[in-house]
Amino acid sequence: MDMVTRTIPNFSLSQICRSGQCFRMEEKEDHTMVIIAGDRYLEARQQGEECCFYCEETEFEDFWKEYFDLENDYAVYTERINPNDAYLRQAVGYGSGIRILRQELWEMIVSFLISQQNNIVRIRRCIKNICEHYGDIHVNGRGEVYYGFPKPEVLAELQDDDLKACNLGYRSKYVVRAARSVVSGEIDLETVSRLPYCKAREALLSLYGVGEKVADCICLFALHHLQAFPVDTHIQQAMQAHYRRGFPKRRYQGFQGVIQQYIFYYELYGKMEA
DNA sequence: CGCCAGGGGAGCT
DNA sequence: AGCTCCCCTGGC
Repeated sequence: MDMVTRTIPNFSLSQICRSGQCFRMEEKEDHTMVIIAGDRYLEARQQGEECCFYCEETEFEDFWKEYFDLENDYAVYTERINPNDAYLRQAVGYGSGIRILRQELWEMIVSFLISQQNNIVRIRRCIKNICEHYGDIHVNGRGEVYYGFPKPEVLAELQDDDLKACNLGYRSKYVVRAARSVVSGEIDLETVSRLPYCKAREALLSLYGVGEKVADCICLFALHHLQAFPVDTHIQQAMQAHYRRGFPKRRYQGFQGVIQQYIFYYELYGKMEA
Protein backbone atom coordinates (compact mmCIF):
# COMPACT_ATOMS: atom_id res chain seq x y z
CA MET A 1 0.00 0.00 0.00
CA ASP A 2 1.15 3.55 -0.71
CA MET A 3 2.30 5.52 2.26
CA VAL A 4 3.65 8.92 3.10
CA THR A 5 5.95 9.50 6.05
CA ARG A 6 6.53 12.88 7.65
CA THR A 7 8.11 14.22 10.83
CA ILE A 8 5.73 16.79 12.23
CA PRO A 9 6.37 18.79 15.40
CA ASN A 10 3.40 19.93 17.51
CA PHE A 11 1.08 17.41 15.93
CA SER A 12 -0.90 14.66 17.62
CA LEU A 13 -3.55 12.65 15.83
CA SER A 14 -5.06 11.36 19.05
CA GLN A 15 -5.28 14.85 20.56
CA ILE A 16 -6.96 16.13 17.41
CA CYS A 17 -9.32 13.17 17.51
CA ARG A 18 -10.30 13.86 21.12
CA SER A 19 -10.52 17.62 20.73
CA GLY A 20 -14.15 17.55 19.65
CA GLN A 21 -13.80 19.30 16.32
CA CYS A 22 -14.06 16.26 14.07
CA PHE A 23 -16.44 13.41 14.69
CA ARG A 24 -15.42 11.00 11.95
CA MET A 25 -11.98 10.20 13.22
CA GLU A 26 -11.39 7.22 15.43
CA GLU A 27 -8.57 5.20 16.87
CA LYS A 28 -8.59 1.48 16.22
CA GLU A 29 -7.20 -1.06 18.70
CA ASP A 30 -3.80 -1.16 17.00
CA HIS A 31 -3.30 2.61 17.37
CA THR A 32 -4.17 3.17 13.73
CA MET A 33 -6.30 6.25 13.21
CA VAL A 34 -9.13 6.20 10.69
CA ILE A 35 -10.17 9.55 9.27
CA ILE A 36 -13.14 10.05 6.99
CA ALA A 37 -13.58 13.48 5.44
CA GLY A 38 -16.43 13.95 3.00
CA ASP A 39 -16.06 10.93 0.75
CA ARG A 40 -12.37 10.37 1.52
CA TYR A 41 -10.88 7.66 3.71
CA LEU A 42 -7.47 7.74 5.34
CA GLU A 43 -5.59 5.58 7.79
CA ALA A 44 -2.66 7.05 9.67
CA ARG A 45 -0.31 5.97 12.38
CA GLN A 46 1.88 8.08 14.60
CA GLN A 47 4.86 7.42 16.82
CA GLY A 48 6.19 10.55 18.44
CA GLU A 49 6.70 13.14 15.75
CA GLU A 50 6.79 10.51 13.03
CA CYS A 51 3.56 10.09 11.12
CA CYS A 52 2.63 7.54 8.53
CA PHE A 53 -0.27 8.38 6.23
CA TYR A 54 -1.52 5.47 4.17
CA CYS A 55 -2.28 7.18 0.87
CA GLU A 56 -0.56 8.26 -2.30
CA GLU A 57 1.90 11.13 -2.18
CA THR A 58 -0.28 13.23 -4.48
CA GLU A 59 -3.41 12.75 -2.36
CA PHE A 60 -1.44 13.72 0.72
CA GLU A 61 -0.02 16.81 -0.92
CA ASP A 62 -3.28 17.83 -2.59
CA PHE A 63 -5.67 17.19 0.24
CA TRP A 64 -4.56 15.84 3.65
CA LYS A 65 -1.68 18.25 4.17
CA GLU A 66 -4.08 21.15 4.06
CA TYR A 67 -6.81 19.25 5.92
CA PHE A 68 -4.52 18.79 8.94
CA ASP A 69 -3.23 22.36 8.61
CA LEU A 70 0.36 21.12 8.42
CA GLU A 71 1.63 24.21 6.63
CA ASN A 72 1.05 26.35 9.71
CA ASP A 73 3.59 26.50 12.49
CA TYR A 74 1.61 26.56 15.74
CA ALA A 75 4.66 27.70 17.70
CA VAL A 76 3.87 31.11 16.22
CA TYR A 77 0.68 31.08 18.31
CA THR A 78 1.97 29.40 21.44
CA GLU A 79 4.98 31.70 21.67
CA ARG A 80 2.58 34.59 22.13
CA ILE A 81 1.12 33.13 25.33
CA ASN A 82 1.49 35.46 28.28
CA PRO A 83 4.28 33.88 30.37
CA ASN A 84 2.51 35.10 33.52
CA ASP A 85 -0.65 33.19 32.60
CA ALA A 86 0.09 29.90 34.36
CA TYR A 87 -3.29 28.42 33.49
CA LEU A 88 -2.93 29.02 29.76
CA ARG A 89 0.66 27.79 29.74
CA GLN A 90 -0.53 24.60 31.41
CA ALA A 91 -3.40 24.19 28.90
CA VAL A 92 -1.20 24.79 25.87
CA GLY A 93 1.44 22.41 27.17
CA TYR A 94 -1.17 19.75 27.73
CA GLY A 95 -2.69 19.96 24.23
CA SER A 96 0.38 20.96 22.26
CA GLY A 97 -0.45 18.55 19.42
CA ILE A 98 -3.78 20.13 18.60
CA ARG A 99 -4.42 21.56 15.14
CA ILE A 100 -7.44 23.38 13.78
CA LEU A 101 -8.49 21.18 10.89
CA ARG A 102 -9.84 22.51 7.61
CA GLN A 103 -13.02 20.52 7.27
CA GLU A 104 -15.83 20.66 4.73
CA LEU A 105 -18.41 23.40 5.30
CA TRP A 106 -21.63 21.43 4.91
CA GLU A 107 -20.27 18.64 7.08
CA MET A 108 -19.44 21.12 9.86
CA ILE A 109 -22.85 22.81 9.65
CA VAL A 110 -24.57 19.49 10.24
CA SER A 111 -22.06 18.27 12.82
CA PHE A 112 -22.39 21.35 15.01
CA LEU A 113 -26.17 21.52 14.64
CA ILE A 114 -26.10 18.03 16.14
CA SER A 115 -23.53 19.04 18.77
CA GLN A 116 -25.80 21.40 20.63
CA GLN A 117 -26.70 20.27 24.16
CA ASN A 118 -24.98 17.00 23.35
CA ASN A 119 -21.81 15.15 24.29
CA ILE A 120 -19.01 14.01 22.02
CA VAL A 121 -19.70 10.28 22.24
CA ARG A 122 -23.30 10.79 21.24
CA ILE A 123 -22.47 13.31 18.50
CA ARG A 124 -20.21 10.66 16.96
CA ARG A 125 -23.01 8.10 17.02
CA CYS A 126 -25.53 10.52 15.52
CA ILE A 127 -23.18 11.33 12.65
CA LYS A 128 -22.31 7.68 12.10
CA ASN A 129 -26.05 6.98 11.89
CA ILE A 130 -26.85 9.65 9.32
CA CYS A 131 -23.84 8.68 7.21
CA GLU A 132 -24.82 5.03 7.19
CA HIS A 133 -28.44 5.89 6.33
CA TYR A 134 -28.01 8.73 3.86
CA GLY A 135 -24.35 8.82 2.80
CA ASP A 136 -22.93 7.25 -0.36
CA ILE A 137 -21.38 3.86 0.10
CA HIS A 138 -17.64 3.55 -0.56
CA VAL A 139 -14.97 0.90 -0.33
CA ASN A 140 -11.49 1.51 1.05
CA GLY A 141 -8.21 0.02 -0.17
CA ARG A 142 -8.79 -3.22 1.75
CA GLY A 143 -12.28 -3.69 0.38
CA GLU A 144 -13.96 -2.56 3.60
CA VAL A 145 -17.14 -0.52 3.35
CA TYR A 146 -17.38 3.05 4.65
CA TYR A 147 -19.89 5.82 4.16
CA GLY A 148 -19.54 9.35 2.83
CA PHE A 149 -21.19 12.34 4.44
CA PRO A 150 -24.84 12.78 3.33
CA LYS A 151 -25.30 15.45 0.68
CA PRO A 152 -27.72 18.34 1.26
CA GLU A 153 -29.82 17.18 -1.71
CA VAL A 154 -30.52 13.88 0.04
CA LEU A 155 -31.31 15.34 3.46
CA ALA A 156 -33.49 18.10 1.98
CA GLU A 157 -35.98 15.46 0.80
CA LEU A 158 -36.67 14.30 4.36
CA GLN A 159 -39.46 15.32 6.72
CA ASP A 160 -38.59 17.44 9.75
CA ASP A 161 -38.66 14.49 12.15
CA ASP A 162 -37.10 11.79 9.96
CA LEU A 163 -33.66 12.09 11.52
CA LYS A 164 -35.04 11.30 14.96
CA ALA A 165 -34.57 7.71 13.83
CA CYS A 166 -30.85 8.48 13.73
CA ASN A 167 -30.96 9.63 17.37
CA LEU A 168 -30.88 13.35 16.60
CA GLY A 169 -33.90 14.11 18.75
CA TYR A 170 -35.18 17.69 18.43
CA ARG A 171 -32.13 18.56 16.30
CA SER A 172 -33.60 16.57 13.40
CA LYS A 173 -35.51 19.48 11.96
CA TYR A 174 -32.51 21.81 12.26
CA VAL A 175 -30.51 19.54 9.96
CA VAL A 176 -33.36 18.92 7.50
CA ARG A 177 -34.18 22.63 7.24
CA ALA A 178 -30.52 23.56 6.84
CA ALA A 179 -30.33 21.09 3.96
CA ARG A 180 -33.41 22.69 2.37
CA SER A 181 -31.86 26.16 2.74
CA VAL A 182 -28.75 24.96 0.91
CA VAL A 183 -30.65 23.22 -1.87
CA SER A 184 -33.06 26.12 -2.42
CA GLY A 185 -30.13 28.51 -2.72
CA GLU A 186 -31.34 30.51 0.27
CA ILE A 187 -27.76 30.18 1.47
CA ASP A 188 -24.88 29.62 -0.95
CA LEU A 189 -22.04 27.72 0.67
CA GLU A 190 -19.54 28.64 -2.04
CA THR A 191 -20.20 32.29 -1.30
CA VAL A 192 -20.12 31.83 2.48
CA SER A 193 -16.76 30.10 2.26
CA ARG A 194 -15.26 33.21 0.67
CA LEU A 195 -16.74 35.72 3.12
CA PRO A 196 -14.73 37.31 5.92
CA TYR A 197 -15.44 36.06 9.45
CA CYS A 198 -18.17 38.51 10.49
CA LYS A 199 -20.13 38.16 7.24
CA ALA A 200 -19.78 34.38 7.21
CA ARG A 201 -20.96 34.21 10.83
CA GLU A 202 -23.93 36.40 9.99
CA ALA A 203 -24.88 34.23 7.01
CA LEU A 204 -24.65 31.06 9.10
CA LEU A 205 -26.79 32.59 11.87
CA SER A 206 -29.61 32.91 9.35
CA LEU A 207 -29.91 29.12 9.34
CA TYR A 208 -32.63 27.69 11.56
CA GLY A 209 -30.95 26.08 14.58
CA VAL A 210 -27.65 27.90 14.23
CA GLY A 211 -26.89 30.23 17.14
CA GLU A 212 -23.73 32.11 17.99
CA LYS A 213 -21.84 29.20 19.49
CA VAL A 214 -22.58 26.86 16.59
CA ALA A 215 -21.83 29.57 14.02
CA ASP A 216 -18.43 30.15 15.63
CA CYS A 217 -17.63 26.43 15.60
CA ILE A 218 -18.44 26.28 11.89
CA CYS A 219 -16.35 29.40 11.20
CA LEU A 220 -13.43 27.92 13.11
CA PHE A 221 -13.45 24.30 11.99
CA ALA A 222 -14.61 24.66 8.39
CA LEU A 223 -13.65 28.17 7.30
CA HIS A 224 -10.47 28.39 9.41
CA HIS A 225 -11.44 31.79 10.77
CA LEU A 226 -9.07 31.58 13.71
CA GLN A 227 -10.58 34.68 15.31
CA ALA A 228 -13.81 32.78 16.04
CA PHE A 229 -14.07 32.00 19.76
CA PRO A 230 -16.93 29.57 20.45
CA VAL A 231 -18.12 29.76 24.06
CA ASP A 232 -19.68 26.59 25.43
CA THR A 233 -20.21 25.53 29.04
CA HIS A 234 -16.61 24.36 29.47
CA ILE A 235 -15.14 27.58 28.11
CA GLN A 236 -17.57 29.59 30.20
CA GLN A 237 -16.47 27.74 33.33
CA ALA A 238 -12.82 28.33 32.48
CA MET A 239 -13.52 32.01 31.88
CA GLN A 240 -15.19 32.33 35.27
CA ALA A 241 -12.51 30.39 37.07
CA HIS A 242 -9.44 31.99 35.50
CA TYR A 243 -10.42 35.21 33.71
CA ARG A 244 -12.80 37.05 36.01
CA ARG A 245 -11.62 40.33 34.52
CA GLY A 246 -12.24 39.14 30.99
CA PHE A 247 -10.23 36.99 28.64
CA PRO A 248 -7.34 38.91 27.01
CA LYS A 249 -8.77 38.59 23.50
CA ARG A 250 -6.77 41.54 22.26
CA ARG A 251 -3.50 39.86 23.13
CA TYR A 252 -4.46 36.87 21.00
CA GLN A 253 -6.11 38.91 18.27
CA GLY A 254 -6.63 36.90 15.13
CA PHE A 255 -6.03 33.49 16.65
CA GLN A 256 -8.31 33.35 19.69
CA GLY A 257 -9.88 30.25 18.20
CA VAL A 258 -6.64 28.31 18.52
CA ILE A 259 -6.36 29.37 22.17
CA GLN A 260 -9.99 28.43 22.72
CA GLN A 261 -9.25 24.94 21.49
CA TYR A 262 -6.33 24.46 23.89
CA ILE A 263 -8.55 25.59 26.78
CA PHE A 264 -11.45 23.39 25.70
CA TYR A 265 -9.25 20.33 25.41
CA TYR A 266 -7.60 20.99 28.77
CA GLU A 267 -10.94 21.54 30.50
CA LEU A 268 -12.29 18.32 29.05
CA TYR A 269 -9.35 15.99 29.74
CA GLY A 270 -6.54 17.81 31.55
CA LYS A 271 -8.22 17.85 34.95
CA MET A 272 -8.64 14.07 35.11
CA GLU A 273 -4.90 13.54 35.26
CA ALA A 274 -4.31 16.02 38.05
C1' DC B 1 -35.82 44.00 25.19
C1' DG B 2 -34.56 39.85 28.72
C1' DC B 3 -35.82 35.54 30.73
C1' DC B 4 -36.54 30.73 30.60
C1' DA B 5 -38.86 26.30 29.40
C1' DG B 6 -38.50 22.66 26.44
C1' DG B 7 -36.46 19.56 23.57
C1' DG B 8 -34.33 13.44 23.50
C1' DG B 9 -31.57 10.50 25.41
C1' DA B 10 -26.91 8.58 26.77
C1' DG B 11 -23.61 8.57 30.25
C1' DC B 12 -22.11 10.11 34.38
C1' DT B 13 -22.55 10.41 39.75
C1' DA C 1 -32.93 9.22 40.54
C1' DG C 2 -31.04 13.29 39.13
C1' DC C 3 -27.87 16.00 36.33
C1' DT C 4 -25.30 17.30 32.45
C1' DC C 5 -24.35 17.80 27.81
C1' DC C 6 -19.41 22.36 22.72
C1' DC C 7 -27.62 25.45 22.94
C1' DC C 8 -31.24 27.46 20.11
C1' DT C 9 -36.03 28.64 19.41
C1' DG C 10 -40.16 30.55 20.72
C1' DG C 11 -43.32 32.19 24.06
C1' DC C 12 -43.92 35.28 27.70
